[in-house]
Parts: sequence; structure tokens; C-alpha cells
Amino acid sequence: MGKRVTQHDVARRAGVSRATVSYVINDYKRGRVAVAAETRQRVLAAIEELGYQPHAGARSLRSGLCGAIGLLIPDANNPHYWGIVRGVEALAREHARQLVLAISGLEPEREWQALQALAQQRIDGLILPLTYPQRLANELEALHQQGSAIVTFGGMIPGRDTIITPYELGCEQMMDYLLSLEHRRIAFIHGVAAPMLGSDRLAVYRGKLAATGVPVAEEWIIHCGSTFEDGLEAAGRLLDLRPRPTAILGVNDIMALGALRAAARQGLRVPHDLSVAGFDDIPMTTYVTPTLTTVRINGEEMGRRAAELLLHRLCEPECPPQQAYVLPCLVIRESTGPSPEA
Amino acid sequence: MGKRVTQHDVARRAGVSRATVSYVINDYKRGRVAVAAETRQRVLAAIEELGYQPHAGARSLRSGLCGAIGLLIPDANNPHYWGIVRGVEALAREHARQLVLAISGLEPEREWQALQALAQQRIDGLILPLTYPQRLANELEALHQQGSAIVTFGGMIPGRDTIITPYELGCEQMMDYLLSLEHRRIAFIHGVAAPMLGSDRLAVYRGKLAATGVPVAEEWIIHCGSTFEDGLEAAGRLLDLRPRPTAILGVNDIMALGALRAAARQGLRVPHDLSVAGFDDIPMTTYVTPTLTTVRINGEEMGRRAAELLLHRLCEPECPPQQAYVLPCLVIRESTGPSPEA
DNA sequence: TTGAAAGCGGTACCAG
DNA sequence: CTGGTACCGCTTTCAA
Repeated sequence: MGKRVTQHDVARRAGVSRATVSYVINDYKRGRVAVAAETRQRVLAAIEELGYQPHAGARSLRSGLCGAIGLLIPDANNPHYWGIVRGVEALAREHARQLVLAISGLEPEREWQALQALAQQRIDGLILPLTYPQRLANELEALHQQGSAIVTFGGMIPGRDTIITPYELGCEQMMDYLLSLEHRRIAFIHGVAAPMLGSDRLAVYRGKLAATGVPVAEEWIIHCGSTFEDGLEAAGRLLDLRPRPTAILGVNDIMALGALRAAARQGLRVPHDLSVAGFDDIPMTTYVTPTLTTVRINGEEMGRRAAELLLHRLCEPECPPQQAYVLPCLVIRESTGPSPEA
Repeated sequence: MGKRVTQHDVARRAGVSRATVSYVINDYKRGRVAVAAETRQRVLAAIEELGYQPHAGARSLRSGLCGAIGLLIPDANNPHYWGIVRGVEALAREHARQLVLAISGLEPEREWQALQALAQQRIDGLILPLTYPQRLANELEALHQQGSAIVTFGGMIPGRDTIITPYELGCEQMMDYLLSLEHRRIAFIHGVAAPMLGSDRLAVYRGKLAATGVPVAEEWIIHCGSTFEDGLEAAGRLLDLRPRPTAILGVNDIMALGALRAAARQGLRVPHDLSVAGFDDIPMTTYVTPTLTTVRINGEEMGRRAAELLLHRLCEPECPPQQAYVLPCLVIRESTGPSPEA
């Protein structure tokens, strides 16, 4: 358990001062401090021989930046969020930053911990879902005053950096598509961890049905939890209705997969007897039979864009607030077809 | 963008010295430095009023510990690894540590970056998959000499902390089960990102067949990549063989899901015409129809145990190397049944 | 019970 | 072009 090799050791070994070592390491970037080629070689050699690694903590103490970015996701069970993680991780790595991941489970305590990490400079910036806009409003405001970099998704704070995912547009496309297939008894599984999640889709669902002159039966809308089992159970109830819905739209793909499974259990053929569709386009939509029609919201792209916004904000703290859109896109696969009553 | 509130500010506000503030914050833990109740109140009040947050970098500079643990996973597409992430995240959070996540894609460069983070004290310890034991051997050895905490999984370094997942045992159970169902033409999809991954299962597969007196036909074993599509394609080829295999065993659940989908495409009924099984028990094994028989290797538990080992090592650097076992368990669901030729 | 002060490892200014 | 040095914010002896 040898002691840590410090800049000091390198300096002595190379016969120069610590300052010079610092210059070499930082490649005379900011100021135009130049180092003689010969000196630089000696220093680099010493670094190599001693296996010197600069101490991140010490660096962050001086620079005020620690080289890590935080990402908070609400739910580790929905693969959609894993797409976001992948995107952020990829961009962080490309920019030689660390990714600090936290999973909130929508618990205020855990969300607060993530903000703490920002306040303590454990991370240079934070990407977080804004599920309850007012919940952390004060803390977020305080951090912003301090100049902390924050990017939100799934909700926005006016005047801050945000990733916008207009699910409404996607839901409009989806509803138009289902209606064009002559579906009229369309059920909706609103399976979410927090009531306002997915309310964008629910509103469009209601609006589109109304605009088509279809009265919305409240029993076609099931509010339930966000797990697959919740979706399965909800779909089971929907399929027991008479007359039975001809299509089930899930608030996300997990719910739709639950509906697919429920249909199989009841011996219904999809899409012949029932159409099923969801939102997000998680990978497993293509693993199942039939493959699932859905609205793609590219999680990985969300992650990349969010990280871009964050890194940009760190470079240019004063630049005006940015928004980035990740647009939905209808992906038609095997689980939807003409209404059996068409 | 107000300046950062430092310990100094708190000290002035409370009319005490910086040392006293430090004592209060650290709750006179190690040494038995006691602080008068009245002084402590004043300090706490000042902290509250000013919204003081200790600077993590400065702390780590002094203490040598930064309060973050690293986790490297090979592949962000296999949900099995998400289970590990969840487990590590949960334990890290319970112990007020940050989780730094890196995804290697099995690229040496990225694995090396994770080790760098350790060397630079950005993380206090690292949990990593040991896919190629000799690849990073030197670096790992060097870090160990320095007293870095490292826990491996999916492979071990003698004398180091490790999570052991005896897939062989699980594969034995699985093969015994399939053989007991009278399956003899059992195919194996070895779909992995690196050849030695899953070789444990392949060896047992061969051994069990041989022990049963079934000659292993090499065309029953397909080596392919690790994506679902690879598995799908491999299964398609297997199902084109005549005589057709009566069972397909995937090296993991992703491959098995590919086989399930391939079977559906060819109009084969599972398990009536074909049995399918995998390893890991990822959540989506229960989302599909039929649900998938598999061998459970609890990823979340792996993560928790790994994090426990790591945190323990950080407390007791000199304690003897620990191993923790996460045992496999056969989970029989709907995708397996008697051989059609039984 | 509290305060003064010496670092922890780097960075960046200023002088030479 | 290089060296000396004053910090960055916090912890931890050692004295008072």
C-alpha cells in the first residue's frame, strides 16, 4: 500500500518545480504558458515512470469543477429510462466526464439527495425528470441562483434548459391511426407511478375520441400502477367488459405488453380480435409476438441531447436557456390492425 | 450567482472558529471532541440560515475518500446488468454514497477509463466484470498495491473480493430438467459479446449430453453475437435443421426470447412443438407468451452483495479476501414441456 | 470546550 | 521558459 504519487514527486524526479508539472499536464491551455520541449519530455517521462495520476479532489477544489455529471431517473424498471442512461453515459464518456446515476423511485427524499450532490459539488450539473414541478421548486431555484447547471426532462421550468418530448403529437398520430382502422371502442391504460405522468396522452385520447363523436366511457380508462403486473391486471379488466374494446392503448409500452399478455391469456388473437399499442418504443417491443405498434420517443437521443445541453451550459453559463425537442414517431408493427367490427 | 458559502462564513456567523464548525458537522465522531450544546445550536442555526453545504472535493482532499463507488457493466442492452445496477445503487444510497456508472461495451479503452477514475480518487472503489482476466491484470494489480478497493464479478482474481455466480450449477439443473422431459435434440445458442462468456454453460451442456449418451452435433451449437437479433437469426437456423431440435437453450434470456420469436414466426407452438429456456430471469421473461423457463441469477442481489463487499473493504482494508455466492435457481414457466417425441 | 495553524494535492499568478 | 508561492475548503492535531 504505497503512498500516493503526487505532483511533488514528479517534480523532484524530473528536476523541475510543481508548477511546471502542472503546465505540462494541462498542456499550457488557458494562458499561453509554454514549456520547453526537452523539459516537457522529462516531465512526461517522470509521470510515466512513477505512474502519476492527478488527484481529482484536489483539482476540483481549485477549479470548482469535478468532471462528473449527475442523472436522476424516476424508475429503474422501465427500459425507456435506460435509453436515457445510455445516451447520457455515452456523451459523458466522449467528453471524459463521469456519470453519477441516481434512481429516485419518485421519492422526494431521494430526489433531494441528488440535488445535494449538486450543492456539494460532487457533480457539475444534473439532469433530472421534473415530475412534480413545484415539489423541488425552491431548491432548484436556489441552486440556479448559485449558478448550478440543471437540465430537466418530462416537464419544464420556464427559462431553464429542457428536453421536450411532445407526447401529445405522438398520441395524436396514434389516435388518428387507430381511428382510421375503424376502432371506436378504444380503451386506455393509464398505468403510471404519479398521476400527472402521462396525462398529456390521456388528454389527447379523450380529445380525439370526442372530436370523432365517440362518447368516452369512463370504464375504458383504467388508472393503475406502473408495473407490468398492474398493466396485466388492468387489461384483464378491460377485456372482461361487454362490449369488449377493440383496441387498447397503453400509456407506455410496459402497459401495452401487459395488454398483449392479457389478450393471450384470454385466447384473443392480436391484432385480429384486438389491437394493442403503446408509447416509447422500448427494445422489447420487437421481442414479443406479435411485435408491438408504438410511438417512438428515443430515450437514448433524449439522454444525448440532455447531456449536450448540460455540457454546453457548463461552458457558457450565461447563454440563454435552451430547449431541445425529441420528436415522437409512429411505428406500426404487428399488434394493430383493422377493427374486427369494420 | 452568489459565491459559495464556506465553513468560514458559518464560523463567523456563529461566532466560533472553523474547527468548531467541523466538529459539529462531523458530530465529534472519531476523536471524542465534545462541543457545548449551546455552541452546537448556534452553529447548526448558522448552517441552516446560510444554507451551507460542505465541499465534497475539499473533503476528499483531506480524507482521501470521496464517497462515491464505481460500477462498470459490460453491456447496457441486457437487463440482467440493470439488475446489478439497481442493487448497487440501492446499497450505495443507503450508505449515502454516490454511484458512478460506466458502460464498457467490453472495450478495453473504456474499462481502462474506469480504472483511471479509481486511480484519480474519483471513486473510492470499483465493482467490475472480469471478462478477460488477463487483460487488465497489471493495472488491477497496481491499483491493489495502492490499496484500492475492487470487487469483481463474472470472473475472479485469486485473493480478491469477488461475487461468484455458479452458472454451471444452474445449467446442470436446467439440463437435468430438459433431459427428464425426454428432450434429446437440445440446441444451444451461444450468443455472447466475448467468446469466453457463457463457456461455463456450454461446457455443462456438452457434458450433460455426453453423460446421457447423446452425441453432440456441432450444428446444434450456434455461436453468435449478443443482441436479440443475433439470437433470432441463430434460432431461425436451428429451426431449419432436420431433424429439428426439440428444445433450444439460450446462453441467456435474450437468446431464449429470440428463439421464442423465431418459433412463433415459423408457426411452431411452444412448448408443444418446441421447448425454449434461458438464463438470468430478466423481468421480461414473464412479459412474453408463453412465459419463459429460465435459471434465475438474481442481478439485484449480485449488485447488493458486491456493494456490501466493497463498502466492507473500505472500512476494513486489511480484512481477508471475501467471496459471496449468488446461487442459481431453476424457474419453470410455460415455455418448456415434454419432448414432442416422448 | 474552543481556537490556531499545518497541511491534503493542484493551479495560476507574478517574478526572474 | 521556469520557479516561488498564495490560495481552494476542510480536517485534525496541539495548545490554551
